[in-house]
Amino acid sequence: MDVRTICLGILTRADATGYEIKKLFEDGGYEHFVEASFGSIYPALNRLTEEGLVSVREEAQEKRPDRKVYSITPKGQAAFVGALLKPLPEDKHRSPFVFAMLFSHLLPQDHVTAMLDAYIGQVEGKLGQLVEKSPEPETTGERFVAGFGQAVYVAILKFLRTHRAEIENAAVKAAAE
Amino acid sequence: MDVRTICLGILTRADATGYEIKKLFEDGGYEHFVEASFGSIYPALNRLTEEGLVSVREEAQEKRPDRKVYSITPKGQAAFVGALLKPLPEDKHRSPFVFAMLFSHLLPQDHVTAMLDAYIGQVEGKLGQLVEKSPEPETTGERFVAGFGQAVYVAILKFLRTHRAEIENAAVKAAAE
DNA sequence: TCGATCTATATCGGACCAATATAGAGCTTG
DNA sequence: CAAGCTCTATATTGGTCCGATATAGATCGA
Repeated sequence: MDVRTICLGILTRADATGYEIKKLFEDGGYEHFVEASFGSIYPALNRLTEEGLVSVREEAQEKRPDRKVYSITPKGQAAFVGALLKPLPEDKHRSPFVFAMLFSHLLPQDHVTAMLDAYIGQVEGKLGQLVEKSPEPETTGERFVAGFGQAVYVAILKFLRTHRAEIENAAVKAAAE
Repeated sequence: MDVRTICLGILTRADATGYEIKKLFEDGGYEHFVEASFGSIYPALNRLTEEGLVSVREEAQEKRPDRKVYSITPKGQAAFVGALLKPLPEDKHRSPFVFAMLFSHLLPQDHVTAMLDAYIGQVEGKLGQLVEKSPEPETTGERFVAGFGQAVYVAILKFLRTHRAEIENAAVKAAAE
């Protein structure tokens, strides 16, 4: 799922500047399952404009850099739907934390404990973000995605709370440090 | 978590060639939470060798390309543990499927159904791989990681089975196509 | 008033992936 | 038994993408 397709998707919801798209990636209900940086968003929007999949209107602001507000065109709509109709790339769940747990026997026990606490805190934070932030009348899709995320985070927390002792005991006892 | 660190981790378990490391990424219990391609593994191993973190022995084989078997050095061990003691990068769960579900209202209903079926099949496959493939006497870490993966996959399947109707009903009815 | 934070665009180096090239061994299947 | 596929094994390349950085005025709190 490349950045261009993701930008198109976001623009089906509402017009936006590159900056606003980036904010949606961080804090707009999109943050859990997709991501992109400025370094790919701006070039993507330029190319989409060249290809006629989006249009720009430049809003010159007083004493501010111009806002370039992007809108999706009918051609862009069609291209986006076309992309969703093709087989999608598989999920990628990349977790440095989980990988590190494979090597807990090389680490001092308090550090493994600290890693677990930090990770659990992180997941709790993301879960909280999902649970609390639903004042807006969401679409079915948004509700579904939020539910999906919650299910995953809850399962992770449950697993960690019931199994953390095992991995902590496998770590290097304090004496070794 | 860069490819060099991950390669070091794998080499703490056993000596391996670049090819074998790649296989472990695909099918060795590492596949669910880390990944790397040949295009990054080979350069990574070269650089690790230059830096003295791994060593190579070239096993010339009859009528076969040389096997370059890599071993981690004490310096490499220390570097690896050092990397695990620093704050780890956060998890990234990138899911084109979940993103697509945000746009189910733009898609024909049978296609949404097909996407759900395909995705569920994928997750079932990964879960099966985790459940079945544990004949070897695993380490605590391996058991923990496998359990973690199972917990996530089970939660996803449960959520999809209980909530798929909602998103299917939001899709474009057959008439529209 | 000083610094931090926010809006807003943009670029660059480097990391990384997907595809491809090479090449012989072994296995399958018609 | 030959053709084709898969497996072992290394390596490179084009292109995508991230992370950091630059710029610059506005706003806001200490």
